[in-house]
Amino acid sequence: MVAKAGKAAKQVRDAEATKTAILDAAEAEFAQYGLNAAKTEEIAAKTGVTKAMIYYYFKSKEDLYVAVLERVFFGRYMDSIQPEELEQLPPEEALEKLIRRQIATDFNYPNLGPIQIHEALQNQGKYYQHVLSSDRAQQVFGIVTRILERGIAEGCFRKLHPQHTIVNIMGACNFYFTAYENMKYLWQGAPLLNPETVEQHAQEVVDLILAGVRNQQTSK
Amino acid sequence: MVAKAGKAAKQVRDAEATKTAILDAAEAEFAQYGLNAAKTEEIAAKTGVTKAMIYYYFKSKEDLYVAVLERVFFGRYMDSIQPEELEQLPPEEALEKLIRRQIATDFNYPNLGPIQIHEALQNQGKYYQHVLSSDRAQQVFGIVTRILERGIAEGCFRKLHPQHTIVNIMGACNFYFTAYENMKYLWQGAPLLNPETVEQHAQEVVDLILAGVRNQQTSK
DNA sequence: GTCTATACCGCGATAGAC
DNA sequence: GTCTATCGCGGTATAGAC
Repeated sequence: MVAKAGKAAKQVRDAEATKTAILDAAEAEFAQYGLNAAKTEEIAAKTGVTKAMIYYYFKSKEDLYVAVLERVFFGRYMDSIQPEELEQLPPEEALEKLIRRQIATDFNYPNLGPIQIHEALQNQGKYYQHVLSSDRAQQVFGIVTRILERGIAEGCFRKLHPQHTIVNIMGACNFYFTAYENMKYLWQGAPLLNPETVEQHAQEVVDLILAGVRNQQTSK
Repeated sequence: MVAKAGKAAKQVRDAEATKTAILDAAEAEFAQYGLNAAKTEEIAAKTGVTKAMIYYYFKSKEDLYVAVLERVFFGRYMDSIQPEELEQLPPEEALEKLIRRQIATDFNYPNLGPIQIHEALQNQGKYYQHVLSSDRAQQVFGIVTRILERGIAEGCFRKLHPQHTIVNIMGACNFYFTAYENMKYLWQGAPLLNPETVEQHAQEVVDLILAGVRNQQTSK
């Protein structure tokens, strides 16, 4: 409600604010429906500005979608994973931190996972390609891969396939959130998406994965 | 091309065949787009019959969707998991079989996972509720839970939370397929969805999960 | 049981006033 | 920079002939 930098409370004609509002609303809409089923009319309604504004700032629904995709990955995801920080840690500690940050990200930015999944299913990653092929994405993927490789080399992790293992870990972290709305009917009222249960989820994944990758042979 | 039971090659007016053809096409369409973005026109085009037929056999897009959901779960999924068979096996063996069957199912019925995920994200499980609340679904979920509980009781599995663990295992199995279309840009041309790589995926998950749940203490 | 034709409207996108 | 009005396509669903 409080406008920034001393301007009037109800800001009219603040380009940056309007653009951000549209991006926020679009992010939520695309997360629920994906590119194809999302409606610009809904986005406008959630934003509070009119539909025409969407086409003023972004020239098409498709362009708006790409803008959301980029902001979600380079902004939200990279910011909260902070992969460089993990590079210096011992492999086990780095892996645990990675898992906890991944789950915290899914919890704090619930739009992230759904947007990525819709993109994969509906568009076969077509609009995500340039993001994931970017130097930055490749670099981050490399850092995570190297955590596992280092662990194997140092003997604390067993011989495993790093890329498969990363995907499987991501799956264990994400599926809880992705499938939650179905799962609630199987768990019958048991868990919520409250911080305590999510923390329990994080702990279960950490225990499962760390035990799963640890090298049990004391002799090598 | 060969018509069943000695009828003419190009069958006109075979109610069952038409209905099945519509369900098959609808399943593929809903798997890619989910309920909201799926188009009955596309389904009709894939089927070869006209749009009007869809509304003759199923009275609305929504009803067709529910029919697909039920067929996918009670038909495809239950048939290929065969949970009762696992109940008699030792826990470790039962868990490995469950994982391998889950992955085989995802591979052989690529529509299954996507349909369930779209349902969770787009409709919050609204149309899936009656399926997952059914006695049959609850029973199966119970069987799988009991595999883990038995393993803990017998001392071959460590103390873990069965429900969380099931979700995390499912995640490790499914995410590979769900996110494949995005992942291919990270793995840069490496793996395909060919049987060999999928078998490798299955082996990696089995190794990861079995090591992850195994009780390491020899003394109790 | 299958088709053609069409009613109806929701939604992406634009024009143009303010 | 924001709004109102509107165009036109495409998608759900139905009527009715064969």
